[in-house]
Amino acid sequence: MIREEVAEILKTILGVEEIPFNVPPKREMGDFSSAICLSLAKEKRRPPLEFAKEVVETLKSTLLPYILEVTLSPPGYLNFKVNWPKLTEELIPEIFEKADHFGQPREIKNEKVFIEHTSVNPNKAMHIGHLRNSVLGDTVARIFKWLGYRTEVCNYIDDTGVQVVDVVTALLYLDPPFFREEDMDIQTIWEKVPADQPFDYFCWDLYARFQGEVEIDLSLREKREKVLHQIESGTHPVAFFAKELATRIVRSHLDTVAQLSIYYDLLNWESDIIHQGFWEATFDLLKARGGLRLEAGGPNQGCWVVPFGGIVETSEGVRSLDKILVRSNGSVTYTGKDIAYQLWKFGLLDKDFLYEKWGTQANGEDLWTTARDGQPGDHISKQFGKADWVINVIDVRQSYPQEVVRECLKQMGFKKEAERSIHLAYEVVNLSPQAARIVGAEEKEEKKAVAMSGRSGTGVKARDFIEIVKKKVVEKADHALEESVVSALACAAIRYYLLKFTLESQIVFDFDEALKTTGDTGVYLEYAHARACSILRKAEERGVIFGWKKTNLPSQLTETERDLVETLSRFGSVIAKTGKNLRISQLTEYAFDLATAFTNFYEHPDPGAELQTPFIHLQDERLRSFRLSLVKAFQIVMGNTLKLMGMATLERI
RNA sequence: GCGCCUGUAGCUCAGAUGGAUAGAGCUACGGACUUCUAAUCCGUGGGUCGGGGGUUCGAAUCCCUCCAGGCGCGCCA
Repeated sequence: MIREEVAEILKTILGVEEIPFNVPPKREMGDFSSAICLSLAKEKRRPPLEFAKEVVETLKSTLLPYILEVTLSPPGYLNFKVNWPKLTEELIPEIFEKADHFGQPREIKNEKVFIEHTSVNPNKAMHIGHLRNSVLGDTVARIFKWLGYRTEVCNYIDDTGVQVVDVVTALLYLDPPFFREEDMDIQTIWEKVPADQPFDYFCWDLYARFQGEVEIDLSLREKREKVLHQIESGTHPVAFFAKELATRIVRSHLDTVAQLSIYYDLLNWESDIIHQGFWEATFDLLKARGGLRLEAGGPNQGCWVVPFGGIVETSEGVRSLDKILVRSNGSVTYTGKDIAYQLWKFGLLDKDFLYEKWGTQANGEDLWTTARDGQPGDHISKQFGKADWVINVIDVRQSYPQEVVRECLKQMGFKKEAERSIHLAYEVVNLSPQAARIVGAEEKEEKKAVAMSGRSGTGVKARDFIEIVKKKVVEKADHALEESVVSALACAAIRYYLLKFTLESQIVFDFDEALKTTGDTGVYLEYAHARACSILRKAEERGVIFGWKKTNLPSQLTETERDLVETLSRFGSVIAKTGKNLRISQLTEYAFDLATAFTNFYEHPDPGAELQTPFIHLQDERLRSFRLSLVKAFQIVMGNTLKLMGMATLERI
């Protein structure tokens, strides 16, 4: 808030786009500083010190809000001293007044951001790697909503992919009674499913087992091939069976992520993309708008391709870099379908899904789903798709296919949409050797990290992890906790753990690391918030009334008061910045800074003094009132920060 | 072969657009609860920012090169 305003003034004085700020090595020098004159001096061919002197003179004649003094230190840094009491005088009432909306941009953006996340194959239980995706996507959605965008959160369900086919085949043909097409009621197959185990867990094992069996048993491969076609037909009983299976798994996925306060607006089913003829429309569009070519010869003879790099010769022979969208047998590739889907997201396709309500979620919001016999888009209260921005949350391994989709959009002439197609790429979650051992993965060679794999059944299942964290939370508490508090703390711990890494950092999942409840963790944040709530509650119980009064403001703030005020003032710009660069870990970093600033203020409101007096016991009524106001302000801003990260705002722990 | 990412304290990680003396948390050791919540706080210890070159007033950050690790590049999805 202060820096932005100073930046604006400097921009007009210096005529530059960006003003970088940093913190001086010593506080006495200033509260923040800028080296802008140093970098500009070179351009202007002037001695930096002399140039900076001029700038300081100009600044002195300008009215700077909240700035007490501008000084100069060699070789040309501008140092700014903030008038903290003046800033506090403006900031605290603003926080009180705006409360939940403090820091939010005033204007409502008339743009819609479409965020797709989770998108787990509906054939087995989720694992912790999937949770990283969901938590990131959910947090991004919360940030954009906060920033005033319309958002639509969508979970893509690939119900026709090979993964579902495998589990369906396994269920039909691995154990007796086997499926007999002619005379069998499909219900007998469902009766094979054990009742004493969650269905997604059952499928987790079944899928892994099938991978092993299909390697040896050739007849299983034929059966799988048959099942694939039956599912693709859309009308065969097996197709309905597959849809039912996927639906049951999706339900368990939704239940799982709901434990981390993750909800959606829409479920998009791959089968509906196919049935609604999205690809055919896209194919026509591609042909009409160019970029697509039918290969008459070469390695890709008979295929429709998007020219990407032509033919190259490598050590392994001749290869084509062009992207095949339609195979020589006429079938469409995954990328082709993905392009169609991306076009729909932007409303560029003359096709739409049919929709129906799926149900009401625990957050009170309706969840919709695409459906084969649903309502047309213009008959329902919601409008899906037609976004201005599309954010696909997918792990980094999909970077190339995502780049292809973007490139194809560009080649079709949808340049703006291509630019607004954002792939939020994050690194995968692997298991530490210790974690791998615990989940029973057999590794021949000793590796630093073990990849999770649905195929081999290696992974920490999401719900197992949540339960383990809950147990740990209960264990660590020195008093009995309510069930809702346990859940909220587990949610905060897990979300924080998955958010605090930078996107390009691989998480090597380790139980000891992930189960921490002290220090830089979600529990610490919740604790700080609850502590603030307790102070305010206790103050009220004791009849200590306080309110914001300008006259209560001390002429000078203590160090910890000042740090807290400074951190509070940064809130709005941190969120704006995070929305801009999508470096989500900046949000967790800020949350930790804020909680730490408060805790320091709480522990040492008078740094250096022999005795620290609890706020509510202060004799000086004005100081007491002022400090309690700071607690209140913290409680509001910390609450906002927690909500943005999808964490509860616990009032007591 | 081509491309992308990573390498920072014993461990796990922050350090966006180059800035002044590189920061947290965990671990270890030593302290602080009759108190507004000790899941906290204070102190001590801990670093050739993978190696080497370069760019410049200034490099963990930019360029080159080498080393180590991960990932991607299919008429798979």
